[in-house]
Order: sequence, then structure tokens, then C-alpha cells
Amino acid sequence: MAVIESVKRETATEAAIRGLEKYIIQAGLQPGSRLMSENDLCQKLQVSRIVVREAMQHFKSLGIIDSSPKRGAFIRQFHPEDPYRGYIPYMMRDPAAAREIAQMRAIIERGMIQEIVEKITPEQLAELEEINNKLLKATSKRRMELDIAFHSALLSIPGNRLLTGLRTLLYDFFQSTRMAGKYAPFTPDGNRKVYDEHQTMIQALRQKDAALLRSAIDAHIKEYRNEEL
Amino acid sequence: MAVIESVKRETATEAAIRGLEKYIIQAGLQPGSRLMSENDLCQKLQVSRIVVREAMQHFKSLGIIDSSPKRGAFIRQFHPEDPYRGYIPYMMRDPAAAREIAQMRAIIERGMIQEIVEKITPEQLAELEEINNKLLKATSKRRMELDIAFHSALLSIPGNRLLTGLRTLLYDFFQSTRMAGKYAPFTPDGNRKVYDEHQTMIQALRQKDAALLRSAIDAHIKEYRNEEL
DNA sequence: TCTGGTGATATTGTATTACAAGTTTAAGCA
DNA sequence: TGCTTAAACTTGTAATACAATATCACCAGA
Repeated sequence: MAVIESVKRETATEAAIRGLEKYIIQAGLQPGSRLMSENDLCQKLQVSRIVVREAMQHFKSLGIIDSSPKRGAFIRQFHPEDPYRGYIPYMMRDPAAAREIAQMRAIIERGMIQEIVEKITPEQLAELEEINNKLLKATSKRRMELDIAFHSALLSIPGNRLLTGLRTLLYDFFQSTRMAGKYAPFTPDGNRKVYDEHQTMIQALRQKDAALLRSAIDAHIKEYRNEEL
Repeated sequence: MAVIESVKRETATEAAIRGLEKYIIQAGLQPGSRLMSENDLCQKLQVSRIVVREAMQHFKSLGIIDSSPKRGAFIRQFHPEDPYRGYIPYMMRDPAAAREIAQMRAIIERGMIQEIVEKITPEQLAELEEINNKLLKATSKRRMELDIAFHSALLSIPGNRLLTGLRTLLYDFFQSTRMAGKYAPFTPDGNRKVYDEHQTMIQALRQKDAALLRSAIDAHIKEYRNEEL
């Protein structure tokens, strides 16, 4: 089988991106380190400043560097939201994305059960309780925010940046109008139901009862699933 | 509590990024759609071409658009790997990332159990079997590739792009030299062990036995955990 | 010695102009 | 209509220029 290789030539900017990446890695630049100036990079990479700036923009867009006028560019602390930054508006437009985001959330919450039962601290437990107590009296938009906050707090228990990074995605998504209408009704009864389900989860965590937590999460998620599909 | 707001001014490029995003959304551009030319954007946004090009670079870096010389820029099909593109080299340098990636994988595989037991197709099952059969005789690097392929295949069963997008991350990561040494030994016995564990998982899937799959995955993952920590 | 001011220098952000090279479109012709 | 050719358009890249501010070395004064 003859393989036809791509004839698409690499642009100077693409080469500069590779060069810049190599520079960052090989120079061992750490968060806070300053990159050499654009003009110096022009000389090193032998390209014009335009090309260097476009390569810099690439790393800025990815959240890997940060630059301030007249000071220079610096390696940024990795931020867990970075990988999802900028995608939400585009995923919103995708009809399949709703199902996928909801499914991802369900999979992760189920998968975390053992982990969080073992690892939850009293402070984290208290935070969950505090959020849920506010939820009982909340209305409309606030109620959704608190529900999201509750699940965000769950996500952060393992202390895993990849997981906490998902918060942005889930948060922005569930806040979108798309879901707003499909959520449990904003009635006292609706609030009570969500509150009770959360409360069961809290109790399971307090008792370190993985089986109870599993069934509580399943029940809570089923709720969503029925309304969405 | 007095809140001091940031005095960091927005650059023209940042404003152009917002403007371009608004344009893409409001014009309802779909994958394949062509954006207006850079010069037209200059006029619309009232900025120089440099600024427009840097804004374009932002969306190129995110994989949202793609441009070819002399033809124009087009909306790209969303690719599930996009959110993680470009991050791997930087996560590699982070000592905590190893634990987090491994944990994420464990959480997701555990969380998917119910889903994949219900949804797996005969074709997907056959693929898993095929991969695992090759694994028994594989050596060294090939053996790791096949193990990763097995778990990638698992990840793709729910047909969720957010999950399949993680494949790149997991794949690149586990292939890195960092993990290479910490993996189960490349001996016939080591292969046999991995093969058997996978085989148990396959059997659980064939019988649609969630409990068995859970214990098989737990055993398989524990293996990793002990070696890594 | 420490403080504060001052001016030179460096650096990013932005605009303008220019051109190469290839694509698309329009025009003209058979 | 179908084909050929020329014009117009488009991205990629370079060079130059300048505004505005940060940084730093230097110096004066207490």
C-alpha cells in the first residue's frame, strides 16, 4: 500500500512553535521563568517578529505562557481549567455534547465513590453540608448554582487537577440556557427532592458507606437522565 | 471588604478574539464554513491585520479553525483530542501529574462499568479480544502499546468524545519514559498476568457481569497503583 | 547607608507597507 | 457551451516604525 505523504508544507509559524516548545523544555523553564525577548527569539529562530509573536500567541492561547507589555513573557502555572478553556461555546452548539457532558459527569462521580469515601476530610464534608443547607431555601438560578457548587465540591475532593479542571466545563455547561429548562422544577418540592438526595450523599460520606453513596448518586443521576433524554 | 479590581487593560488582540468568537457564534458558522478574509475582518473589527492574525492564531491553537494559504480559514470539525493538545509536554514535567493521570484513568474506568456492560457491542468485544491475544506474545514496547490499546478501546465504548479525547493524554503519557520503567516487568510471566486480567475483564463483559468487571478492574488497577507509589 | 528621583534602555503592542505564491473568479474567445 | 487566460483575491512573511511603559543604572541628598 503506497503511502502518500502530506504535501502541506509547514509554515514558519508552525516551525517557530516547535522551536519555542523545544526552547521551553530544554531550557527547563519553570512557572515564573521569563522567556527571552521577542527580538532575541527572532534571532535564535531566524524568523521575523510576526512569526515569533504568532508562536507566542499559540502558547498564550493554551495558557502555557502569559505576557505583559514591556515586561516580557513568563511561564504560567498550569491551571486545571486550561485544557477546556475556549471550547465551551463550541460544544454548546453541538447537539450531542449535552449527552456527552452529562454522561462524563455521571461516569466520574460513580468512579470517584471509593476514592472520596476514603479521602474526604471533615472540612470538605462541612462544605458540602453548608452548600446543601443554602439550597433548601434557594430559588431559580441560585438553586442551580448551588447544585453545581455541590457537585463541583465533590469533584475537588480527590485533589486531582484533571478532575477539578472539568468543573469549568460542567459549570458553564449546566448554567447554559440549554439545560435551564430541562432541570428539575424550581418548586419547593423540587428543592426538597434535590436537598434530600444530596443529604443522603452527605450521610453516606459521613458514615463512609460506599454502597449507600453509590445508590444515592445513581438515584440523583437517574433524575437528570430522565429529564434530559 | 473593599475589592480592588484589576487594572490590566485588555489588548486589541484580546478584544479581537472576543469579536471573532462573537462573529463565529452569531454567524452560525459550522464545520466547513469559511470565515471572511483577514482584510475584511480588519475592517469589521477596526484593527490592523496583525491583531486579526493573532486572534486567528488563538482559534487555530485551540483547533477551532484551520487555515490554508491563499484559500482562507475554515471552521474545523471538533476533535475530541483538542482540549489536551499541547499540554502533554508540560504535564510530563510535573511530578504530581503522574499520580493524577493514573487516578483519572482509574476513576473513569470504574465509573464506566455499568455503562459498558450494558452497551458493548459484539464488534467491540471482538476488538478487545483481538488486542489481548496479540498481547500474550508481545515483548517490551509492543506490549505496552497493546495494553494502552486495550484500555483505549475500553474508553471508546460509550461513544463519548470527551472520554475518547482522554486517549491522547493517557496514551502519550503512559508511553513516556517516565512510566516505562515502572511498569510490570516484560517477562513471559508479566505478560501472562496482564493477559489474564484483561481476559477476566473480557469474560465479565461477555457475561454482562458488572460485579465481576468491577473486581477485575480493581485488581488490574491495584497492580499499577502499587508499582507507581 | 538608605531613599528617592532621573534619564537611558529594553520590551511588548500595534499599525503600515510590501511582496511572494498560489487560489479563485471573471473575461474573453472559439 | 467549453476552454484558455488574465485579473483579483488571500494567506504567509518581512521590514520598519512608533507609542507607552517597565526596568535599571546612576546620582543627589538626607
